[in-house]
Amino acid sequence: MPAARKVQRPSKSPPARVRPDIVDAATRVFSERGYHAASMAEIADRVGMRKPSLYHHIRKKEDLLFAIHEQLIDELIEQTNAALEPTMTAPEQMAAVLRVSFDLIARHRDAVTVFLQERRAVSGARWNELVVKRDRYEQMVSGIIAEGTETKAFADLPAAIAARGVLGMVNWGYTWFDPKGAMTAEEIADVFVAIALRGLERR
Amino acid sequence: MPAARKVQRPSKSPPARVRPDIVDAATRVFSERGYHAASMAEIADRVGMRKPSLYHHIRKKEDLLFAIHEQLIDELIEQTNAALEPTMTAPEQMAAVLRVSFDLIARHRDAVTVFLQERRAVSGARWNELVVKRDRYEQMVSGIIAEGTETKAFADLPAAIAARGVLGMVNWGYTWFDPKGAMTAEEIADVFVAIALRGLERR
Amino acid sequence: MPAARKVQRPSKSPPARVRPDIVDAATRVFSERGYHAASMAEIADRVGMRKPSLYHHIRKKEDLLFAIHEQLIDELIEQTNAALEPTMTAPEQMAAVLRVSFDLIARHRDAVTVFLQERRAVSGARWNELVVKRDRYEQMVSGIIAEGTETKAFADLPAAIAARGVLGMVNWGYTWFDPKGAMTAEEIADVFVAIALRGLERR
Amino acid sequence: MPAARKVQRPSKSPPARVRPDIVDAATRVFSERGYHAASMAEIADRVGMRKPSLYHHIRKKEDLLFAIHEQLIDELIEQTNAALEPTMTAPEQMAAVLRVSFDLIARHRDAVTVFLQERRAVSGARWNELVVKRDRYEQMVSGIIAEGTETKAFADLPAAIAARGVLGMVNWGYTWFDPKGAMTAEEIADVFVAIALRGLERR
DNA sequence: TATGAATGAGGGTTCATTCAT
DNA sequence: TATGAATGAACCCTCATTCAT
Repeated sequence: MPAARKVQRPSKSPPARVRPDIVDAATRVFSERGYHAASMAEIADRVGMRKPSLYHHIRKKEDLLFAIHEQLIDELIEQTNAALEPTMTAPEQMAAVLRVSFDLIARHRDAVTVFLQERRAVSGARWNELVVKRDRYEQMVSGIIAEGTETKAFADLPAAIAARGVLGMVNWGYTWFDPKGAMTAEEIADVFVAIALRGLERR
Repeated sequence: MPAARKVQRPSKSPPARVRPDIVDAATRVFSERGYHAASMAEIADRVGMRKPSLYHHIRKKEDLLFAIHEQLIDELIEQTNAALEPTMTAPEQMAAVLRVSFDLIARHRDAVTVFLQERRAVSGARWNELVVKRDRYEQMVSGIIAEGTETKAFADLPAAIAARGVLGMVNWGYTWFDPKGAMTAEEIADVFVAIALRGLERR
Repeated sequence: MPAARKVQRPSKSPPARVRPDIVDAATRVFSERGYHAASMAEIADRVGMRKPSLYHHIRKKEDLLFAIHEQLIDELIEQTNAALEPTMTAPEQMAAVLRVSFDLIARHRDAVTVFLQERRAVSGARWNELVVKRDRYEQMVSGIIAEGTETKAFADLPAAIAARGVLGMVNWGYTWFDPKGAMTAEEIADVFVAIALRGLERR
Repeated sequence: MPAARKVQRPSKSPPARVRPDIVDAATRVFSERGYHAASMAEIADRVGMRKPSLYHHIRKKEDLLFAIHEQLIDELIEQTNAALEPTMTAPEQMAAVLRVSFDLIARHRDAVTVFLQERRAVSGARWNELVVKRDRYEQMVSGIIAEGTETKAFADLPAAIAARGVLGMVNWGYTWFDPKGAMTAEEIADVFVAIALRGLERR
């Protein structure tokens, strides 16, 4: 039932969206300085307002971090779901997952940087939902590998570890990908897909 | 001349080492909280001294960050050099590099976390030497792939990208490796070596 | 051309003035304790706010020192210019200069104390303008003496040294002038003017 | 009884002298930075020892300030006494006093700077003796003027104010005297003596 | 006498957040 | 919605001084 592999959407209605330009500014500042080193004043500055005005749109600095995480993980899940077809083989699914993931890194590098760098700050009741989505996503990737192993497409490998390996290969891109570099995001994704699939496939 | 691949050691004599227990405490606190969120008070606490006493051993908070980076990159280079033999083939060298790298992550996870998370803070004249070492290391890995491609051991892949991929696969371990987990560091390294080599090798 | 003797006004528009009560409090505290020994907490206390609130009005402690210097030198120059008439003889001009100067000491003793005691702290690009004004003022006094010498009103004396002498006589007042003392500021100024003019004049 | 004008020596035996090189270093550092901004570390540095070692020679930072003041006022009094002869007229005595004073400024400019700048720090029981000496010195100068007025050598002037005026003229020299300047200390003293005497003398 | 280590006290400054306007 | 003013908490760091060696 590959359809079951699609990551489930949350049922609750979404919380009021924070003004996009504010989230964008926060994303850039958090990415450049790190969440703790970033100051509300600099975020306000980039939005073109004064520091206290931000508090008409959010309640706490952490709200911004939350919004960034939420938007990113939601887009990741959405795009991934859109790319996965029930008829695909495990290698095909794996290729799709990696392509979507790297594409997201390329298109939202700042948000991904925040997402991957600031996991430390992510804790407490409010974040549970996000952590659940993140874990579910990883399990889905893990599931693809397990299925590939079952169908003899992939070699016998511990699925969870292998999943983390291929995700790490892609995720790490946030530290070095340069949109002005010699290779486009798609070309790089091709390389990673090639390495990952050959690395996983049974010979 | 594979010997030339060994990363060169710096010629200057090393600066006075900071007291190891202080660096250790800082490593743990920086890893847990992040450099900026970490407070000198907490580091002092863990060492068992009062906050100002730290300043007999360092001049600035940044010194601790520097010491952590320096020790880690130096150990990475040293261990890597020790593991590489001129007689090894490219795949053998790649395997050695990945094993050393993952071993370091497993043994010094906190330090690696600081090293990989806090690159933002790493800038300014003083850090140049470290950045050079880091780049040189990456180029060495890149060089192994290029050599493997020349000797037809590896498939035709852009070496720099492929190098970042396999390094990312391993580096990412700092976010999830659990020394108390089901698999040992060596077992995990075996999986990654298998995936990486098969992924790179020409079929 | 005695008109040329008037000290030139700066052309640039003045920077935003710091709240006067804050500058006043700082003036008193700096005067009583010295700039370095003075604490921002005490200044805040006297203004009736908490320490961090000060930083809504200034950026650094030094800003307060700068504001004090600037206001004082500007008032000195303004008052001096107002007192000098092109038709005055050199002795008349010298008398006017000394009276204005001692009057300023009497009216703004704390500010003058800071101005004369904390020259050490006065350095760096930002202070250049002030140093220029100070020097220009001294040169003007020197010029009066030189003119008096030319017109045979004053004896043959090295103008720069003589100027420093009479200015010292007056300036030194900041160390001992007591507004509650037996003599008023004007009476004291009379004495100094008498001594200075007779000391300078050709017999 | 002009002999009575000589400033009396203290009767108590002097306290143990602080090592001269330490006092010298403190003098320079206090003069350059100001007492409060000066650090014991810098003083120790210039002496060629470490900070805690200083405390084998003094008990508190203030001891250094005290020693500087004491040595200077003692030398001032000693030299002044040596220069005053009972047979001198008031103008001659005034000339001698001013010459000695300016000579001291020229020879010990750093110490004089500390002496004149750091009066604020001078308070408390221990300093009484010094304050007494300082006051006595001023009264002596005042007395010379009073005597000159009585003998009709000087004009009718309030002696205390006139004394502060001529002392200010000379003292102020610590702010601008340059041993490498165009005029020697003696030449400058000549100018000041000329101005002061003509300024005071009855015409 | 000299010093490495330590520390209490305090410094200036930053910052997320609140609130009255 | 916007913001000037304010502030509690906390920060990194300095320093005079003490003490064991």
